[in-house]
Amino acid sequence: MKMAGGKRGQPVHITLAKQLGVSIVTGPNGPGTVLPGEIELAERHGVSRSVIRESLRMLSAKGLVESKPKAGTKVRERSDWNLLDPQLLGWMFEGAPPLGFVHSLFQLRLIVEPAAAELAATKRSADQLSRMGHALEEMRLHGLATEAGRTADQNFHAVILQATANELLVSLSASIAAAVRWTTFFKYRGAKHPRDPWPEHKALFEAIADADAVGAREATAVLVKQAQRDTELALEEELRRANGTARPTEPSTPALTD
Amino acid sequence: MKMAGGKRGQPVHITLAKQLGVSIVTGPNGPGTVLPGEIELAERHGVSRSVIRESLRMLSAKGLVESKPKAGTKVRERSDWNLLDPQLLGWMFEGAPPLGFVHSLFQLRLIVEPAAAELAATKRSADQLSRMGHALEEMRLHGLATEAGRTADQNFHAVILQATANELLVSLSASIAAAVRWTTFFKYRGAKHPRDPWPEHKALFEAIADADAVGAREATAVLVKQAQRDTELALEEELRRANGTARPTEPSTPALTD
DNA sequence: TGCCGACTTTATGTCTGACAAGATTGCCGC
DNA sequence: GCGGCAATCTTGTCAGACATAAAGTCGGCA
Repeated sequence: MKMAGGKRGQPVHITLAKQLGVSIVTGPNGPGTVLPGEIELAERHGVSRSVIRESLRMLSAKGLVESKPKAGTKVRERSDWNLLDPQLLGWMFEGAPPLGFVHSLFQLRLIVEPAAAELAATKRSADQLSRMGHALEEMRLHGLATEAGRTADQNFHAVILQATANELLVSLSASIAAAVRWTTFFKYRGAKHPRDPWPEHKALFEAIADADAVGAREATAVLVKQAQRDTELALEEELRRANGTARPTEPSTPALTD
Repeated sequence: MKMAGGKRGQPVHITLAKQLGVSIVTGPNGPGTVLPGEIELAERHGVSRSVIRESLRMLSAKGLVESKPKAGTKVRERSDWNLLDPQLLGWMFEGAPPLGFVHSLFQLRLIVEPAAAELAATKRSADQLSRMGHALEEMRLHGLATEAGRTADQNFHAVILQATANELLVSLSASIAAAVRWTTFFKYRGAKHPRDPWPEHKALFEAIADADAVGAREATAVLVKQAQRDTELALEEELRRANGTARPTEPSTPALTD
């Protein structure tokens, strides 16, 4: 046997958990359905029951499934899912990007990030300010079309969140960032590239540097709204153009329950 | 062997995951430490390696630990933890309630809940309005000192969140609610009971009923601030009074790494 | 002496096979 | 027809074994 083959060198239970997870969050195995027994799953994927069980434990830790003797492993209600889990958010974008979900995401960003910026404007340290400045300069040099530029962008926002000195905000934004990575991915695949948000980033930086809480809040709001507009435009176009073509990102996760 | 004994009838890997998780988030096994090998953990807890492994998979799914061959299982950095996981939040309050953490929690509530109320004020349906009204009446009847009253309170806020029609907000608030349950627990153990927040709840309800977005936002802000004041007061007193006494809630989780 | 490469060690990763426990289901008896 | 009991199926747990990969060590070479 040994079909193994998983992703890179990752342990099989990780890749399997991802497969099962994706098949749950993207539709095929929606809430309420009970997935096949462990032995059946095991032989269907060519692995031992141990691996299946460890994968299921990971899913249950994220609130996706629930196992009971004799009853099998049932997919829990969507409201029980731990949607803010970074991995889960990533799985969400494996299939077709759910439009309503993207809207929810930006709504949440619009709530959290301006408030965070406001906090950061008053609490930021000199060191954090310096790191933000560096990231900003990197963004200007590379532009958001390059990998380096996007990394700098993420760093920029990550430092802001750290400056809030609020663990929960940091954790929340880490989850959001995981999802945002995917949305920007779509954004920059659109036909016409969105305009460069660098001036807005600069404005935000200056507001934080000046300890201008209100200014920081508003600058962030502008920034997020702009990203939202660009992303939703790109998404609509994406759907309009390729209206049945699969996304050419990762050929894995082929809907396991045939 | 068979020390089993876990909690109620729960599977052993669940109770073990909780034990290990608590020992990680409340101090004993902080970030950076590598916990004992699986075989040692297994015989120390009187269970098989399978159970240990399944527990560890649950912890790794929450970002708490990271396992690599030969390197062992290492506790990850606090920033990698999935702090918004409801279970994790619960584990957080198993030890002494961390003051800074509680502050972060209320800061987050103060950001999210008023914004959510604002959304809910414009999007709520008639049915949701009716359920909120019912919960409000229940609160008035039983008061927040009783179990029924607190349940009604939670329902009230849950419906508001549902009314936002934003999955992510619902999920986020579910996590927050899990933590809030613990903070209210402390609040009502304090010497002098806090004043009854019913009038503020009524004001919030009326604002939402009137589709008054700004009013709903402000009413919620008042409500959260009041809860914050009461909770932090109760916490300080709690610490001042019993200054070394263990909390008489759950005698389990006795710091496994001796 | 200092660095690089092969080897040993060791803990996780995976497999196999088995038994226990519990809930669901259906059957049997009242 | 209904309720209780038993068969049965699935998860839960155990035991032992081998594979694998990475950390640490040791030796050789420049």
